[in-house]
Amino acid sequence: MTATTATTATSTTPPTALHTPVIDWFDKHARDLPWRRPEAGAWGVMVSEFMLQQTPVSRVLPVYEEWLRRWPRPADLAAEPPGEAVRAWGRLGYPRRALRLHNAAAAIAERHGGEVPTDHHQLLALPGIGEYTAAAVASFAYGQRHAVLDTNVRRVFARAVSGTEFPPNATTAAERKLARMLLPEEPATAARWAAATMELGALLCTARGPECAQCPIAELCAWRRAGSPAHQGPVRRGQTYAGTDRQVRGMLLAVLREAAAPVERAVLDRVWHDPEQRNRALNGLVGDGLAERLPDGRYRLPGTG
DNA sequence: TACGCGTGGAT
DNA sequence: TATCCAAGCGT
Repeated sequence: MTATTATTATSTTPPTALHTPVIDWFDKHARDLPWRRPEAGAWGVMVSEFMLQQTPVSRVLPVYEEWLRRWPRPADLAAEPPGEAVRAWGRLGYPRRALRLHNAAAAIAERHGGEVPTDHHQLLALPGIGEYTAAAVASFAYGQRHAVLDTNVRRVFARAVSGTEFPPNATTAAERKLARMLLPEEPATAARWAAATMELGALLCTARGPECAQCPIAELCAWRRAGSPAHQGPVRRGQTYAGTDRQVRGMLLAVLREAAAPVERAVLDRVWHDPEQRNRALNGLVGDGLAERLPDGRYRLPGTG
């Protein structure tokens, strides 16, 4: 619990000065995404938020459309075996999200009368919903006033307000405090602000190659005013992927996803040469509930026929 | 707090 | 080709 002096860095700029230019820009340039349309409803917003956790919009779009057509309400998804959710997840990555979304749908069907809860605390209690997603659903689906801090917003605030090229590796108390201070008073405006700052980070204020020439707050941006100094501090360690358990898990699950019937162990054994790592990956999938071992020794997605 | 967890497009 | 990056969560 160190001193959290939220450096506003806006000694010359009141916090509200950013609202109008950012929201006006959003009114003009917001993408027409299906989960932003009124007919998406809270369930559509929630499904999109799960899929967008660490996965780009372009890859989410077709899978989202298929999910909402197939499972238009939480109870529709809950009525299916979890393996169907994993299969329909396709190649979005991080398939545990599919399992958590299925579990969340079951909880909504049982505990919330089939309706996505409006209460932030109840949202947070659902599997797969953390600080960001709870705030996002409450804000985007229900127009509530919450600080929505995703990687885009954090980067926008780091640059525009704090004057650094990138935010810290992990979300800090100072960032949360700053986000709350910047939040417009009116709930509807706050929700608009949340979506607008995310969109600004996604379209212009990107990690690499920000397009400051088109930015509605370039004149106010603390990072630009400081001369766009290069990032200082520890390099963010890149995640190597080749040869990891994650890669092996992905290859195993791809076989199960595409199989119409339970798969022989010998077939799974062909996806990776090292038996130790292969076994560890397969047992990990079973332990996570992403795969199921039948009494005859074959494997399948959980609960699928 | 740091780490494990998929996948594929962009640079 | 290798690295970076993408609307995080749970432990």
